[in-house]
Amino acid sequence: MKQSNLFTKTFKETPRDEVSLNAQLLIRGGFIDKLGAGIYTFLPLGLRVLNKIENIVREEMNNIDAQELLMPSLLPEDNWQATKRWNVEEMYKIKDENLGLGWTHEEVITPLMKKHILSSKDLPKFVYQIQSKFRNEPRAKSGILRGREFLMKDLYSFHNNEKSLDEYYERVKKAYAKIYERCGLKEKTYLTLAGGGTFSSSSHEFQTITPAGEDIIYICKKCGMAINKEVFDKRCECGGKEFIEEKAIEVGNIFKLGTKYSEIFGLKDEGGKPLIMGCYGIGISRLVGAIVEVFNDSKGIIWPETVAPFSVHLISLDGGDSEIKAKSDEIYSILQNSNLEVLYDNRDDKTAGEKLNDCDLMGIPLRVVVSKKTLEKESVEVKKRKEEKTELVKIKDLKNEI
RNA sequence: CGGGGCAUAGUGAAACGGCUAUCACGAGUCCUUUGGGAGGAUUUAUUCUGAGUUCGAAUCUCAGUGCCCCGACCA
Repeated sequence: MKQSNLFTKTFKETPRDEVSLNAQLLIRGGFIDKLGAGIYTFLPLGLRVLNKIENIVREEMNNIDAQELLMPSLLPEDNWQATKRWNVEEMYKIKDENLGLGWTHEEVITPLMKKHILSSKDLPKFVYQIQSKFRNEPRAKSGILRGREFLMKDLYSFHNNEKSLDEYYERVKKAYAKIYERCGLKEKTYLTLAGGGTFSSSSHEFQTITPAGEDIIYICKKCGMAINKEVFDKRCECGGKEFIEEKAIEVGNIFKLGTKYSEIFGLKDEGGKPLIMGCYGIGISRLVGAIVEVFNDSKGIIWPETVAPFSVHLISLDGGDSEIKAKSDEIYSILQNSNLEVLYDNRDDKTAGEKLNDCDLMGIPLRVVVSKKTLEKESVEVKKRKEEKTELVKIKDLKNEI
């Protein structure tokens, strides 16, 4: 994509009302725009990142036999009265209508499955969606880490025995670990024992270590699993008694729901036994923020390759010279023909400093600079965002070297 | 929801109750520039909304709205 066509601009100064690092960098780089507290637009660059993560999540869900569907966000009151969750403060309600906005979907999926799971032969089943959720946070904060509208993947599983649920729960655990690994967060993300909240007796979270996090976790030195402060009693399941305390942000949560919702909605097997359910969530837009919080330096964002909006940032330092421009265009074609996603800074009215600073701010993993200097050696300069060193690569070798 | 703070151009800031609301960056036009945010000329505002005090309000008072932070809360 030619940067001259990109409608968003970068900003030199941070917005006065954003203290949160993820929001500051994402706004300055032109990835997101704030509309209100906890309400953000994903601009073209930000949307590309969001889509990358969404696709990673989708692939891993499909790998554990989950099927994607899309439920409505607009929800009729009845089912929520049934579960006594109509009057919870998280729920946005539409004035003068018996409708609310979705913040979780047990009330939709459970009655839905009743029409399709008619006997044990239909079990187990796993369904998920990727959808905007609405949650009336008493205090939205930390940029896109805690929004009032956010993108979430929610998966629900249905079983007729505990063993089946336990097996699937373990599969989801592995799939989640894979997702964080693919997002570059493996070293910073811990499986964490957590409280069940209002949903079940116990659950697991995936927590990514960052000072921007809202939770405190204790990582067991012996087994490497973590325990959320809420349920921490100074010893680990493995027997370990030494812990490292860290601040962390919850990037995923898995629950064994049991039969609570299947009982309320009468989702039963042929013997009349209520089905056992599990539910599993990942905040996809929150992941974008968590990644920025983990991967940045004083100049800007440093995207992991798997989620970066583009893989190569090509910068033409042509100084208006038409020959250098032509050569840059040529290199743009070469890179594109190598099936790379290239952002091409072909802007005419920017100084070298502006282009290079924008490049660092946007955080695309690989920078390729074309200038008079490099062309004298029939080369381009290649630099990784996360490294300081640069190297010259001959244009004829470019295809193989990148 | 308790406590605290803030609201002035696209962004960031300045302005004692008093002159035409100032500056930087950005953006537009013209010219000169191009390896780390370059220079000159020129253009760029209903001071969040409503009421009040006053000869006079960006500035003081009241109400509202919005935003940020701490806490409580939190699939």
